[in-house]
Amino acid sequence: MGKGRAPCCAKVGLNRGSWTPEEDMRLIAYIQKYGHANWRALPKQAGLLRCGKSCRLRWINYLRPDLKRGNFTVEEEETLIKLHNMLGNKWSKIAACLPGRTDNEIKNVWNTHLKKRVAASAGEQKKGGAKGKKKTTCVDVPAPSPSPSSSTTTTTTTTTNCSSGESGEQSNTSKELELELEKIEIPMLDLGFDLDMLLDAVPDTHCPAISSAPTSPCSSASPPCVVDDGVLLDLPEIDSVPELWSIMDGEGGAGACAEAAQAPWSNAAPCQGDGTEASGATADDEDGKEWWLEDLEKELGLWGSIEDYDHKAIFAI
DNA sequence: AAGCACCGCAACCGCTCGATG
DNA sequence: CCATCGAGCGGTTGCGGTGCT
Repeated sequence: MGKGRAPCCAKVGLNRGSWTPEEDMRLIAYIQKYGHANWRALPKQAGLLRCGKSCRLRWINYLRPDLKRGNFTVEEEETLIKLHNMLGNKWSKIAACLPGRTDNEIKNVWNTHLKKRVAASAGEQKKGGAKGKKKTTCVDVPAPSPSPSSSTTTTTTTTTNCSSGESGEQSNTSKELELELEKIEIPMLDLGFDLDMLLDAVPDTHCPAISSAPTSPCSSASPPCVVDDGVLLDLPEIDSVPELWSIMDGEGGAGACAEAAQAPWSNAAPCQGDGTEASGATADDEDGKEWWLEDLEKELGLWGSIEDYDHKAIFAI
């Protein structure tokens, strides 16, 4: 329990705050090639002045190729509400049931939109009494019926306490909840998953779409989650452009010259003679843009320029 | 047009859990 | 069995964008 936990971002000299396109590129490229078996070592090896934790978060919440971006659909929102009713603030569990969504995203959506909506809806129900089944609220819980729209409640123990607060805290212990979940089925939308996923390992077949699923084989596999449908391989066709890897290899350790020797590509000569760390940049051109990024842009042809880049576009291709 | 307030999202922080030696 | 370490999770914060006065 936190024993001997080494300081993470507290280390001096590490970048914090928003990620730059260059950092994103570096992280994507590195993970594509080497995977992310060891987050702690990753930034050093990738030449990123970030802590591993930060890299992991960035990848999971923003850079993963299987992420869905954009607004939640009505179906997703309803599923989220239902799952939150049952699981409380178990964002990672909920995320496991919403392919392409991350726990962080779900958490934000809940806190900024759905929480209010559900609270308002619950209030209306208190006032107006019986209402249509349209809005699922804390007091109107999905029924454990094979029929998605029917709603005979047998899940009272897990669903009656929401009025105490939208925090989602459940009175049940996790074990009780587990037992409950064994007995019931959520009237799932057509998302192709089973309730068991909430508590058990995420099936391999869902691997590419599962966000940060802790038990997923993807979560720490290296190389990362090369799956049958090749979702991940849709990523920047970096793999198909071997030169790019040599580009990356060539700059390897940039920004961490002192550590370059430890990098997998330590045979490269990333550091400029002046010994300046160049803040992760080696041979910047007149624009201050790293040469390898320019090459990457050319090879990928994904962005007009790295400054304009929108990571979403990477994966939309 | 400028200033202010609010909102949403990305990122950080600290704790817990699970694996390993 | 215990100590240590790394990863993951959930809560919180800060910043940028947008709408309102």
